[in-house]
Amino acid sequence: MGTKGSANRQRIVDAADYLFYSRGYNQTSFSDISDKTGIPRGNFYYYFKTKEDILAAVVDARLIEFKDMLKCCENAASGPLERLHALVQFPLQRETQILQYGCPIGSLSSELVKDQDTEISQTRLTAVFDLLKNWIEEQLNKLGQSARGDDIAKDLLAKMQGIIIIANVYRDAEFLRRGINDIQSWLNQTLSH
Amino acid sequence: MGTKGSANRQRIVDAADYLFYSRGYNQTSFSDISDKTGIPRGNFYYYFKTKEDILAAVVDARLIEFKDMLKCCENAASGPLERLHALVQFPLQRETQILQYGCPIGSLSSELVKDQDTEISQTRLTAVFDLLKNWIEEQLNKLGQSARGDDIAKDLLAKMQGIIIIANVYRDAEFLRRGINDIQSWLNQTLSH
DNA sequence: TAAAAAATAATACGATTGTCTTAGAATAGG
DNA sequence: CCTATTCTAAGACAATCGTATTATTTTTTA
Repeated sequence: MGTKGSANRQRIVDAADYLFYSRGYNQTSFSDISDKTGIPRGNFYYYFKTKEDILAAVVDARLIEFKDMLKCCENAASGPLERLHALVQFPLQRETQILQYGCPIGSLSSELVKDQDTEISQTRLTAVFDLLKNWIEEQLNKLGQSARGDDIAKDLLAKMQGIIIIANVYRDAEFLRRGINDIQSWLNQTLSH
Repeated sequence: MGTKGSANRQRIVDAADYLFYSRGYNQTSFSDISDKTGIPRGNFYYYFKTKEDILAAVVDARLIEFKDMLKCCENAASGPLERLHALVQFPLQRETQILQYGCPIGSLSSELVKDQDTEISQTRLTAVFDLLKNWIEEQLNKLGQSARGDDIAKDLLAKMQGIIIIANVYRDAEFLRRGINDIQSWLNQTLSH
């Protein structure tokens, strides 16, 4: 089995991941990925049958990235509440990118719901949201919030998405920090009983 | 001065407005607009020099739409708090579209921050957000919240964007209604003192 | 090391993109 | 009514899109 090939495949996915994030899926062409990797445009067909296949691979890659992030949150704290706080604070580590390009899943999702053809990848994208939602619910369960777990998890995701959208539109780092702070206060208030 | 011409121009803008919302700006071609209006593709150049000019016209149209919406909120209620509630409730009137395509300004804005070339229209888009923000601040001023007006206005916008994003991703009408309800509770709580 | 498989390079394909031109039709004002 | 202007129809334009093919080189396996 070729090991060189899968390395090049990964380079394509990495370049596409970055470009889909910074320019958007539909605004990224094969030529763009070719320029960034040095791999000839026509060669992509060897690894991926269609552009949507590349998208699927990128979404899979982001799934892994977010799983790593959640693992990181689990390692950073032992208690469920502290882990939730770690999750909420994560955008601060990506402040520059967040302010420039928004949320890696939120913005891609917003773009893809408008594509009628890419239904397959759309379901994959909600899978990323579900990954986060399930993890949040897991922490809430440990805090005895199993009843309203689904609602609170969605609320938390909505709050984070909203903060990121506005911070992105106004390129307002201060608002991002304050917004995340407010979410943490809300978390403490909601989960103390 | 020709009156027929400006009518056709308006038809182009209307079709583009709908298509940009339902499919996205970059996923809408001149051919799409041509198909929807029956106006030959090559004819657009008579009214608009570039595609971005059409975008600018669409953004202007949405500015007017949102101004109308704000006027509608002003007519619906006499007090500033009630007017804010009217604004918050507005997405419920567009429930179907919101669930399908998201927010008309939020989603377009998310798409355009990623375009490096369309800076001009990007500033126009923040103008739509500013329109809302200024109106909200205006109501807050009347409620004696002039000090934290900017912060609260951004918070309100963020909350609405977040709710709409999640409701859109999960196509969850119930969450949309509950989320808006929660925003109203938050409004009452924040502005009562 | 020889045969098989995997990977690379380069290019061609039809379709579509946004842009632009031009000839003619409709409509206006004098 | 005639001229000038505004508008419409149709299509050409180069560039780029995603896709596909083929010949060749590299790597793996036996």
